[in-house]
Amino acid sequence: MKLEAQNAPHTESELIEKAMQIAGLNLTQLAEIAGVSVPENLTRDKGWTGQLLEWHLGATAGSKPVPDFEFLGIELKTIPVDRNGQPLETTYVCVAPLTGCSGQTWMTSPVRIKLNRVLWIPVLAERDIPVAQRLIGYPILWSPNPEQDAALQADWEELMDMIVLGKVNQITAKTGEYLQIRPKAANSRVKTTGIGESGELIETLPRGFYLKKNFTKQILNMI
DNA sequence: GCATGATCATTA
DNA sequence: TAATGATCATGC
Repeated sequence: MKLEAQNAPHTESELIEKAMQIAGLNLTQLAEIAGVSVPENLTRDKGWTGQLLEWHLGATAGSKPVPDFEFLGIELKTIPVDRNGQPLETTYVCVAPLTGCSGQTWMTSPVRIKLNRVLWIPVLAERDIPVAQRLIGYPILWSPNPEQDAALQADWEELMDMIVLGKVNQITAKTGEYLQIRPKAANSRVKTTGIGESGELIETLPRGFYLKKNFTKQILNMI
């Protein structure tokens, strides 16, 4: 999908307004407006919905490591939900640093910065609904409350401790209550540098931070 | 390889 | 059947 950027929103209310305007539309309607075709399935187009929404809302960052709405400091996340508004998938946050992170703190961590302010766009996307018929839901502009921030911090610190102490290969998706670390790579043969059990550098699978469904569920149900 | 956007598909 | 581990596309 090749899309030239639309006009970026100048204010938060302008962004919300745009998001409200596309709520209730299906992906066929959005694709027509954008001038792209709808894929049969998302197997080879896993980021398609997200990129389509970025276009409609005028996100500017592209593949740069900055918020989608840089000027507003807002990150855009589409989230697949079932008919009851419950999340169907975990939510990718950012890459998990595996080296050079011994002095990092939660307050300045990429995870916290990414999640500081997020515009969530639910998409009714049960697997048996054809991509073309999936519906856009109402937007939720969210920032973590103190309890959520503390919960994420606890998981983040547990996970980062393991990375720093050379236990990256002992981390599984079960580690962490709300924040987890899972592979984030083209395939399982991809390697990056990490810290081994004796403090040496090792080759290991690149990982990313993800929000578990039990966390995003809270956000979606807080409306 | 890493950063963007995530969902797929096998396993437990 | 939900969750974990694996995977897909794209740009630089």
